[in-house]
Parts: sequence; structure tokens; C-alpha cells
Amino acid sequence: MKPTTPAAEDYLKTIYAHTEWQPEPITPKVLATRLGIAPSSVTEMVKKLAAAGLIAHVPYGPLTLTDEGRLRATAVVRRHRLIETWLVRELGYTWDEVHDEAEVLEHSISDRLLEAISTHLGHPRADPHGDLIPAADGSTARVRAVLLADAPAGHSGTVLRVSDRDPAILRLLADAGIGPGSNVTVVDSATLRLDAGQAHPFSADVAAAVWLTG
Amino acid sequence: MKPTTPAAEDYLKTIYAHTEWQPEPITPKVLATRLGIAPSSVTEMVKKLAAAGLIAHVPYGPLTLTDEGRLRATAVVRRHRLIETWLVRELGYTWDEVHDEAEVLEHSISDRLLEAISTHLGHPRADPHGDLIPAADGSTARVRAVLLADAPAGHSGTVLRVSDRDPAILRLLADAGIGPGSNVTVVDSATLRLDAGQAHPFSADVAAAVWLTG
DNA sequence: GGCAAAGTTTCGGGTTGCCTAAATAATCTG
DNA sequence: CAGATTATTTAGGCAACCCGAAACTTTGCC
Ligand SMILES: [Fe+2]
Ligand SMILES: [Fe+2]
Ligand SMILES: [Fe+2]
Ligand SMILES: [Fe+2]
Repeated sequence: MKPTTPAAEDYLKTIYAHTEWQPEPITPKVLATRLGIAPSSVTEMVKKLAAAGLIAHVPYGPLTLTDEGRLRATAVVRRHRLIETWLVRELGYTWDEVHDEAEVLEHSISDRLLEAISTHLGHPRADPHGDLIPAADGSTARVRAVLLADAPAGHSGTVLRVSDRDPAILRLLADAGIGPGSNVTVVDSATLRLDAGQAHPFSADVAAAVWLTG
Repeated sequence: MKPTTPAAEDYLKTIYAHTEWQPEPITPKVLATRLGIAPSSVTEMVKKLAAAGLIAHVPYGPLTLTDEGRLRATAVVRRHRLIETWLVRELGYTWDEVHDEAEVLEHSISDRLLEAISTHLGHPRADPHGDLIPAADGSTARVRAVLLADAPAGHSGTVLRVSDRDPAILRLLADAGIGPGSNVTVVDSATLRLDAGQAHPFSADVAAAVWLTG
């Protein structure tokens, strides 16, 4: 089967990522927005990916990965998250600085290097943001999680994951001492209590980026 | 000034590398061969690089770097060699395995990551093959060296550098225990004595890859 | 049901970087 | 120094990705 190009890898990864924490498949419009390109460009690439058997697509319908497509996607995600973990653990990066670097390197490193890094790190299961790292065979654990925005007042849980899409949110949370593993209680729709200690107000943006145990 | 593409970086790097251990500037034909592409492709890219002020070129003449071009080239060489050093020192690669990986990564890592790696390694001055690593400002030390093929019988010296172009040669030398820092004596045009110890026959290919102190 | 808005695709273009084949310039050789 | 060889450039094409504008579906709403 034909090797995937960096551009194709980004399409597959983004299609995959969209269903990682919610069920609905992605549409071309949303995909175009996420990738920062024109919808017409998506149509074109979608045709190629469908022809290559990596995605299923009926005209005007949503985009879903085939088994082969999902395998390719998780391979990219594995690269991305291992690179992020490595940058934080070995090279002094903070969790808000690693995403962009990983975005590039995920398309460049060889399988050999990837596994060397994984071994070097002791085969971590999650990246600095709490995202699970798929295994080399593509298998991924599934975790039940509740978006902070959807958590009722009084809900108590552990922070599982923070989306790394917005570095500013990551810096904000780091300053508050909140990250994966933190035990928190939702005081009200805009306030969080950390470890039965200090209360922190939070914005809607933050609420849409933080995931807690159910 | 316009950022360089991976392809352009490879052109500049290869033009630079050609004059690193010998004076004659490279010709389009040789450059095409080194890059593994057609001569006409070189003509095309050369026009762009000349227009960008990175190389000097008169039709049917040789290719030489401008100051700006040399700066860009040494930046790529710095990346390449730091990556090679990092792979060997931190990730268990042997010196014959690193070149191809570095060939890709040199175009992908950010300045930030490059300097983090350099710091992590304690700012090494040479890569695993003995090639000097240019400083961040582009400055490079110059070393007088003699190609083993040009060394007279009886010549004694230290191995300064082994070309990493042919991994087989690197494996051969590693097996013989010969590398940068080894003290050797040229017995005759096909035999080398290591540290006044064991004698090793060597081929013309090896003789063209090993550089000794003068 | 009918129509406007939103989403998707088609179409014509543009850039980068590569190719082969053919033309042209430079160099070598007898 | 002329013909042959080699190097270089020109010309025409191709694949990967991207774009905007226009056409065409689908959806949402009165
Ligand atoms: Fe990320
Ligand atoms: Fe992440
Ligand atoms: Fe190398
Ligand atoms: Fe090297």
C-alpha cells in the first residue's frame, strides 16, 4: 500500500482525533477549519484517501476512517504524543510548548527512532496533556470521561486530560497547579476547587478543554 | 528573506559539503548525482537559489555559495551533525545508522529544539564521524587533514574523520576498532597499523573515506 | 412545500519540485 | 581545429497540495 504523505497523515489524524472524545464523525467543513485550509482542498484529498481505501465517504456525507485508515491515524497520534512526552521529560519543554513541535516531527521520525524514544521513556501510556498514547500495534485504551463544561455542580473527580489546542489555557492551568491527576470538585459552573483547597474561577474556554473522571 | 524549503536546504548543504574537505566548487552534474536527481532539475533549482541570492552561478559555470547561502548551509549542517550526535549518545544508535535519520530530521526540528539538544549534549564540537559541528552563528573551525588515500607509507597520525556516506565502511571500521581519535600508521598503500598494534588491510573505498592528521 | 442559508463539489489556476527528450555549449581528442 | 563526447540548459509534462469562484445538494425554517 502506498505510503502516506505528511498532508494525508494530517487529514487522517484530524479525522481520528474528532471521534476520540465524542461519537459524531467529522464533516468536510469542520475538517477544513481544523486544518486551516479551504473546503475545496478537503474534497480533493478526500477523494484520494477514499480511493486509497483509508476513509469511507459518500458525496455530501461525513468522513469515517476504514480499519486501515484508523491504523495509519493512530500511528501518527502515537508519534505525536510520544514526541510531546519526550520533549517535556527530556528537554525541558513545558506542556504548552510541545504541540507545534510535535506537529512537524510526527511526520519525520522513523519507526526505529520512535521505538527508541518510547523505550528511552519507559513506554509511557499518556502524554503530558493526559492523552493516551496508542500502542505500536494501533490499539488504544478507552477512558470514560466527562467534559468540565458538562459536569454538574458538586461533581468531584480527577483531571484526566486537557486539550492542548490552546497553549494559553495550558499556561493558565499550570499556573493554578491543575493538570492530569489533580483531584478537583466543581463548585459551580465557573468555579473549581483543587484538592479541597483553593477555589479557582474558570472560563468557558477552560471548561471546554478539561476532562474529568465520571 | 524567504525561508528555505527542505529541497533548497539539501542543495545548499551539498554544495557546502563539497568544499569542506577540498577546494574545487561543485558542478551541476556532480550535484545532481549527489542528490540523486536529474541535471535539469538542478538547473531549475539553481536559478531559484541564485535569484534568492544564496548561490552565485554563471551559465555553464560551477556553483558557489554566497555569504548568505553559506550561512544557511552551515545551519543545516549543524542540525544534521547535532542530530547524529544525539542519536548515538542518547538513543543507542551506532555511527553507521544515524545519517539517514538525520537527513530527514535536519529539515524538521525547530531552532528551539536544536539548541535544547545541543545543551542537553553539552554543546559537542564534533559528530560521531569526526565532522565538526558549526556553531549557532555559523562559524566553523578549520582542520588540516590528509586523506588516507593520499598519505604516504610510513605516515603516522590520528584519525580525524570518517565520511558517513557509506554505512558499510563505518561498520567495517567499527569492527576493526578504528574511529576518530584512533592513532594509526600507514604501513603501505593498503595496510594500516592501529596504535602500534594489529595491522589492518584496507580497500580503496576505505582510503577515500578516512582523514588523518597531517 | 418552498426557499434561503449552509455545506459540498466542480472547475480553472498556481506553486514546488521532479522527470525525459531535445537543443545547445563546452571540452576533449586525434 | 573539427568531430565526438560530455555537460548544461530549454521545453513540455506530471504529481502533490493548495486556492477562489461558481455550481450544486442538503438542511432548516416559515
Ligand atoms: Fe498535541
Ligand atoms: Fe498532547
Ligand atoms: Fe551524516
Ligand atoms: Fe556525520
